[in-house]
Amino acid sequence: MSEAALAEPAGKRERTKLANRAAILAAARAVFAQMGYEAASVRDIIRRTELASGTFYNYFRSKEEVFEALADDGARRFKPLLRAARENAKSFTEYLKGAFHAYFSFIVEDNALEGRPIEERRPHVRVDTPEMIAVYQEVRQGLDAAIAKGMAPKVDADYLACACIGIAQEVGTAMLRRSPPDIAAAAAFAAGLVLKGLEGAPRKD
Amino acid sequence: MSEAALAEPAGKRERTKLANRAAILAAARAVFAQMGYEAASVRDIIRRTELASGTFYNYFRSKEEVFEALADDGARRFKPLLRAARENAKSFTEYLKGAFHAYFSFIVEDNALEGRPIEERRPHVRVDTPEMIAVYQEVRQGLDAAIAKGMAPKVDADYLACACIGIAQEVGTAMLRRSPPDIAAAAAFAAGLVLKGLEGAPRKD
DNA sequence: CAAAAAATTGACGCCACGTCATAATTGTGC
DNA sequence: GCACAATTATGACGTGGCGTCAATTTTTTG
Repeated sequence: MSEAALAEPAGKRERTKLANRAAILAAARAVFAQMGYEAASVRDIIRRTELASGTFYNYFRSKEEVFEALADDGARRFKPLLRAARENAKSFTEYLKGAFHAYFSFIVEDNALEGRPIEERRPHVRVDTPEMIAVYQEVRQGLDAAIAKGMAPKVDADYLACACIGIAQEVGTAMLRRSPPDIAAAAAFAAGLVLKGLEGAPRKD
Repeated sequence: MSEAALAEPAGKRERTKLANRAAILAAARAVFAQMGYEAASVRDIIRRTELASGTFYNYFRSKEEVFEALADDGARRFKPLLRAARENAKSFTEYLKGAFHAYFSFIVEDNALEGRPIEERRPHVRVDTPEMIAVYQEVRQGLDAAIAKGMAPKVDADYLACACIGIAQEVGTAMLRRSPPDIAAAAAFAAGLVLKGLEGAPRKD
């Protein structure tokens, strides 16, 4: 039978599994944006799909795990952008600017859905999924490399990475509150702060 | 009768109300530390007290509101320390160092309870209680004042305050993960970064 | 095409939620 | 001291989400 010979990967099993998973994630994203993460229930999410309540648990163990999957996806999409910023940069300055710019662009895109305020869309717990940790390590590597090459002073790289992430998060959220968000200005601010700040941070050993 | 002529404020009504509220807050603090914020339920909290479940709702509307009260208390205790750091400082450098040092000392104290990892004890959303906002404003005022007096360059004070808070949060958490936490080192790092970084941040107008 | 394997379904028992009528406690006027 | 009003505590109750699981449907295998 030459009826249906398309779709992407393999058997129907695989395809519907991917489709269901994607449907749940899409529904969750919408529900979190519209009613806020805390207020949302697994039932709210599954009701937005055509699936039965029990099916949800074939894919995720809880609402938290759905959020982690969303966060993980986000981190997975963001990581190559960060990597690219590092590889394309001709100087440490350029790297920092590129990295912050990439992040700020990313969160503007990622919060494009209409709905509740940004703060309420997120869970009440820090999500440290593998991909999120990978992003931290990418940041850390970039900074380590710069220090090793003498492009940046020898400072506590762990603290520095944490500081960069903290700056990105807070300045990023502040930027989102302004309208329209000025990505370039925020990136210039953050990069300028860190770049010069490096000189002021205590040398390590 | 001269039986009991003590306690603090007024009638018995007032006293037990304060005691109950305090009991709930103490129980909540312990429960959050031991089982994590997410996993905790209102029932878990109230079971730790001698009160009935309904009584909880005479004092708080939800678990979230209890957390807010705890955060608010923390902010209320911290604010004067921050203020003192500003007033006692003879220079902008001193102010920054003092402020970061105060914050890092504060969180070390505040997380002294045994239990689950720091990250799980709290919600990750910004809890923007009045007192928390007041802390942001105190930070903001300190920076505004320094800029006005020419002790710091004219930069976007909102972004700068956000950046300082982000640095404090992330570097603070990183510090707590190390044992023993070196408050002075963390404060020196954060203050050094911001102080010098200020020179690199874009001037505003 | 039949049997096996896998995934979906929705009803079920459980428990936390927030409410509310009732009871207990405290303050007030005499 | 006592009776009455006001306030607060209590815990049983209805509601609804949670996660499970036996039954059913769908897909794959041989």
